[in-house]
Amino acid sequence: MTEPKGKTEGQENAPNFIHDLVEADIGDGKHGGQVVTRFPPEPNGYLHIGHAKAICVNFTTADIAAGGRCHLRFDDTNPEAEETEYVEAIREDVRWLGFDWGSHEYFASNYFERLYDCAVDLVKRGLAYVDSQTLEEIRAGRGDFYKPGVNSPFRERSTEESLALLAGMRTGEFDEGAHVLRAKIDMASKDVNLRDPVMYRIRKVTHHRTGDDWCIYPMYDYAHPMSDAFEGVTHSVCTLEFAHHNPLYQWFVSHFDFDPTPRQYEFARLNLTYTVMSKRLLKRLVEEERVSGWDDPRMPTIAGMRRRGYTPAAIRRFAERIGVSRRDSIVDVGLLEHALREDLNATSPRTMAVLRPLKLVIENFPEGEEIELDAPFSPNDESFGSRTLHLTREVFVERDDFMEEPVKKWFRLAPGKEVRLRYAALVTCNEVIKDDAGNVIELRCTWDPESKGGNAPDGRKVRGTIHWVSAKHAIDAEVRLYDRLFNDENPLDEAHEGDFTDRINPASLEVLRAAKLEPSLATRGPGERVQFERLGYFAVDPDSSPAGPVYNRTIQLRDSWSKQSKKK
RNA sequence: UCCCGGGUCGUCUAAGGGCAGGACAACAGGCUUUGGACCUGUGAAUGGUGGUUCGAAUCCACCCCCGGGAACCA
Repeated sequence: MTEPKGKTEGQENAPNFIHDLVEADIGDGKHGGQVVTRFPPEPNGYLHIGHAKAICVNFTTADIAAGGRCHLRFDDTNPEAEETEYVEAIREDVRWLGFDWGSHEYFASNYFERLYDCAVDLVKRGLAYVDSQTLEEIRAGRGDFYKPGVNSPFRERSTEESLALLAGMRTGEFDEGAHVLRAKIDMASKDVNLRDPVMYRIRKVTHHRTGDDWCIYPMYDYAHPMSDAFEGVTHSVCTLEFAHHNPLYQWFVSHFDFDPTPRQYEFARLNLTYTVMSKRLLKRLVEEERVSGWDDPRMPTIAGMRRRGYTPAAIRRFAERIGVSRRDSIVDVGLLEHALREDLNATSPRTMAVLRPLKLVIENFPEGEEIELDAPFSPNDESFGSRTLHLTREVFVERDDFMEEPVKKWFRLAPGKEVRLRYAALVTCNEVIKDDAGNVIELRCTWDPESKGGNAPDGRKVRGTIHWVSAKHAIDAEVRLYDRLFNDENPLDEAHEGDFTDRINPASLEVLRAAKLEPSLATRGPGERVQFERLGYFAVDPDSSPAGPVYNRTIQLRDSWSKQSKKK
């Protein structure tokens, strides 16, 4: 996973100030050259592309140092939100992205005992106390941005009393809200986080791992830095919204003799155009059934992207290219799509499928005859192999590839026009058959038998090449056409009226149930990715079976024709 | 009104006193049995005002704009 450090030549990889800083630390011999990072999700939901960036940053940072490692730690300190289901999904997603945390899987909940001991220690040293004010009183006492806070009347309570109360909190003597443990720092600090932050609260809730062993739970601000320190983390890398917690983070770890003492660094979280990334909003989409679930292929979740047909390599490549900095940004989703196409182009077998079939009859092609054609799975890589296609008298072509009254520069099918059936032959359209309503239902053509394979013996140029499938050999399939979930670059822009769901793209999913596939597509299993020539990249959906193949469109090919025709 | 971050092509990012570079996107052309891929080319930026300097995106001052911050969430 280690990437070359040079970033001047070609600038293939965008800069990463975290990498730079870690390299400097290694150069200075800090921590004996050791680098330990961690990815610390709370198991309260599914991971999304923003997490993917954080995962990449943490794992690639650890890879800079020889022997460096990245831990997977579940920050499960709030039993109300967390579930084992999410733990498993997170493991699967990180692994799928291509990262390996080895034996270094941890849970903050594993540290509850040690965390408690450290808290007791802090109380004994006069650095923490039990506060018995109500939640409202604590809130009021904290002051605000402009007013300093005031000390709690319990702030100077004796160490013995705090210790006794804390022990009682732990054994369940008190109701929720009766007491909290607070760090004794500075109620007048300009940094509101330093105004005696709460370390423990009473919650009589069953934890997904520790069950009912505990009824007090540590707050993130206490548990997180301590957990990092317990694990020997050197560089605790997180997103910018935690920057305000950095002084507090340092306060906690500096009161113990940790070696190494971890330090926190922040980078800007990922934002993408046409995408919402907040867990809360994603949850709404699922609950309101705007999408089929967390793994709906339109979701920016790792699970959704996987189902959609994204490759781990594309996501990692994307993460490298956007760089790591401290400035707020909204990355063009086109950059993600570019990374996707780049990988898919290199790795996907080419196949043919007709999404909206139109029958084409080759009148001068003998009934019942079949011509075998060898068609490579890749235009430039022989290792992909090839398959046999059968040209028959009746084939299906794409409705969109026929225009009764062609516009300027139309190279595809039209009355009197000659096109190439890819890999097969040249055909000329002679007649258009319509139903009573005037809809085109069939094309009558003739072919040039001399053009078998696709080239005319006289060397005449035929610009148009279209895909097709043999009517006799075609497999029926369902194809789900996915597009961007939102039709607005920034669905959350405050300038908008109404709800972000108003900006959902009504055409984000179109299901085609009468698609026709070439036979090689019938037996591919869930997760397999192919290109349908001229259409895009598609992946087999988990709903698929040999009896009823289902393909998801991952992404369309770049389409310079539609761009050009739109301009006119 | 307070504290902390941050402002470079449309977007993401280099350069950190000495030619503002790259990638995506856009545009133009070439090539092509995918209107794909590939190749070539073009246009496109230092938030503002002063100052220091031979020279400022870079240093200084002031201003403006954007993001985050006052859970017993993470």
